[in-house]
Amino acid sequence: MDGLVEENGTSGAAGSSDSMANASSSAAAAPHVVAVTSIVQLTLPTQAPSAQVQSVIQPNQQSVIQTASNIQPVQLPKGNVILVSKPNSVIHTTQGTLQTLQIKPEPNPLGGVQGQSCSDDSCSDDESPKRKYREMLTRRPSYRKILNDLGGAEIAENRMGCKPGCENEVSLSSSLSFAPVIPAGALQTDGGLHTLAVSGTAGGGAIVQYANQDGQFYVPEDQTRKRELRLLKNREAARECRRKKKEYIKCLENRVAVLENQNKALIEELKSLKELYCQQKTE
DNA sequence: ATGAGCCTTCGTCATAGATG
DNA sequence: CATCTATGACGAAGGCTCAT
Repeated sequence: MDGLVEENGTSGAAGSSDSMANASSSAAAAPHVVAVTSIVQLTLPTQAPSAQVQSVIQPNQQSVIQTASNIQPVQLPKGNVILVSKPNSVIHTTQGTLQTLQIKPEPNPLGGVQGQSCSDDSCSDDESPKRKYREMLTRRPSYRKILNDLGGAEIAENRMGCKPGCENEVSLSSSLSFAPVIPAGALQTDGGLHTLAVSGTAGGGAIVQYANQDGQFYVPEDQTRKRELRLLKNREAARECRRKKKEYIKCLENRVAVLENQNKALIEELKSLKELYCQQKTE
């Protein structure tokens, strides 16, 4: 869904119809794409900064026919381009009368289209490019949140709920407290022992290495156990996160399929209504 | 057979955001 | 505010395909 959205008859358009707009707005960190599966009529004002977008498919409505009162203004994010080739017809079929609509994202600083742009103050500084790039990436909403917005929360919750056999993992997470974070390289005395190094670790803990009087390094057993637990938990979390991501993508794909079918049906309905109208007119 | 290129999966790290 | 959780990024490993 990142990058270019192009409407060509079966899917894609700019944000107006609410159903998919929900999905896209919940991924709102990305300023680039509002992907909506429907046909739109765009009326581009000559001077106004916003475009009028009317969708043929409206949420919770049975009829194809919409009145002009449904027109709603849509603000276009800075830097996006909309190309409209045939702005005047309400009726669009797959025989070439569909409008072309493209939204072009701003390029990602490392080359590809990432869909996430660089905020003003995150691009400054003289840090490493890798670090700067990381900072430029804005965090997207969690899949749980997105699924909630999409109304698929029940599925997510059911899957996320504790299944038989997962109790161990849950109990692992309880009552773990990590050693306080000490600045890397700090030298502390601890009886006859010297802290030689402190390295930061995922989750905010710290691994402290000690040396005994022979100069041999060792890590206290407690620390290694805590680290192992932390890694185990994070491993599980990463698996779960990937599972949710797949589920989310599947959910979006299903949605696309449903909307495409709906779109087809509506086009058919429109066609037959048109024919009926022409028939009555000639009689 | 094999080396290159691509893709997928997994573990880990860093960190934003949530929680108590 | 300290701690925990969720998730993006990254690199390694393994599998697959294709040209040689």
